[in-house]
Amino acid sequence: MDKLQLLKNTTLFSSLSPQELSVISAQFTEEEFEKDQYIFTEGDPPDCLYIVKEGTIKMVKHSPSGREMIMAIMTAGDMIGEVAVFDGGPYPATAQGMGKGSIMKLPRKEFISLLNRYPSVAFQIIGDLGKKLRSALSVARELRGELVEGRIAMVLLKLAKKIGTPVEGGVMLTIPVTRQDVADMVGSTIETTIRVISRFKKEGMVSDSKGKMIIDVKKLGNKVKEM
Amino acid sequence: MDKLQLLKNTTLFSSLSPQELSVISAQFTEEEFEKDQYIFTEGDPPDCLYIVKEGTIKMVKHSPSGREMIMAIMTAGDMIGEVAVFDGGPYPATAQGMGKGSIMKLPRKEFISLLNRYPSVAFQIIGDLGKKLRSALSVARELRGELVEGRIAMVLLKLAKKIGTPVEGGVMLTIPVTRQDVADMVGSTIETTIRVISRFKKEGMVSDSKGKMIIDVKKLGNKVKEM
DNA sequence: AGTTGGGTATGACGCATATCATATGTTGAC
DNA sequence: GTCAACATATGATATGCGTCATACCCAACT
Repeated sequence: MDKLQLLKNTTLFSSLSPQELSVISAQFTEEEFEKDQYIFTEGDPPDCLYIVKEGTIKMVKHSPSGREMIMAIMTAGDMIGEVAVFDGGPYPATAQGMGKGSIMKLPRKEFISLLNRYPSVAFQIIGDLGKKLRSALSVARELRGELVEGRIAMVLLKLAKKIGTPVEGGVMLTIPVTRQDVADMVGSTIETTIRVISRFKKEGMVSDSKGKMIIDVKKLGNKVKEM
Repeated sequence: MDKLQLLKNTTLFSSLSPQELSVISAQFTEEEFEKDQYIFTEGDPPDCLYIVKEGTIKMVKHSPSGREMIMAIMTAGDMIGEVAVFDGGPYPATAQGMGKGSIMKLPRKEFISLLNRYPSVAFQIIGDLGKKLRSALSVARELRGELVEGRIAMVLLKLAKKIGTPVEGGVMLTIPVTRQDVADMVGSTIETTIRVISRFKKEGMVSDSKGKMIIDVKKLGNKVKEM
């Protein structure tokens, strides 16, 4: 799949004509990334807008005490860095590869001019930011109050939805996700997370297959409090 | 101060001419609210966009277990409900008055047509959402890891900035903020919050004057870990 | 003056979870 | 095959904070 094809599937450019798209597509450059490689770091000046092409990227913030917190996980078609690129402020989080993959980058200047030329793209950006804001608000709420077990269950279900593929007995995550990763998503420690997931395994809600988790979505769903 | 005057000071409409503004201003209707009154409730269909005119409004989400979490505090000029009004989904949080005040409301239909007529307004919305997203991400980060004392200190400093007015010995909050409110902002309980703030009072960082807190920003700043 | 209600204050206690320590797979490099 | 590096596992202990209980203060109202 080439750049053009991916952009076509992006809601961001859904309203543009094929001709317009191919012009825009030419302005993107492609780049590979490795596991753990930084795409950009929190606080960096916003040079480029990124769109994930292949693979998975985690958005990370660091606490003063040095702990890592995963704010979101991005996959093919997801846009990264638009807030900073738009307002010119520093990137609000660090983007880091969770495995091999590739991204497309568009220089800030081109993005701004794109926005001015096509108001419909601006509308899509509003929709995208709205979604992200909704998600950030719900993350903030989930962190509050509920016990770690419930938060881990919730995160596993989210992962199943975002980076899972159906297999017999549940949904398998397409990339290895360590307990440390999960701990960083729920705001807990690796030991506690291991204990909880071990319990889930005993109860048949989760299993490991060659480093990749298989999640029984139905069973695990019972662990999550509904609203 | 009338509607028009307030809209003029809003960044949202900063690029419009006085004539355009007065047309728009006429589409807003004004409404009073009382302490604890709901403007709208999480999950409601997005009928209107709101702009705070006078007073203070808290944005609240409820956890499954019924606990309250204050996500943000809005004051004069702040826009509320734009995410829902734009994408048509339910309001992501509840808006509730923290005292007497008034808001201006604009029906969703008018807002959408406004957006189509003035692309510059769409740009302002992007900027607004970006700010809110940055803030939501930092709230989510602060909720993890750090101890309650640090989170309370940080919230008090934010309050001082948002709704504070300088007095001798520090910054006084313009409305009464209860320990329960603070607890709901940091994701803790009222008892713990009372204990921590009592300690702050003993250390001369915070004092109470007729129900309104006075915060010694410099002293309290030491309690917050820098990044 | 007495009562009521909302906010603040403080102690006792328990639990969930962090922390520290150590052990056991598992994978890949050489 | 062995070693290194890393992830998972599990126990012992410490502790921050939630929970429950009770008391005090102050303002508003009767």
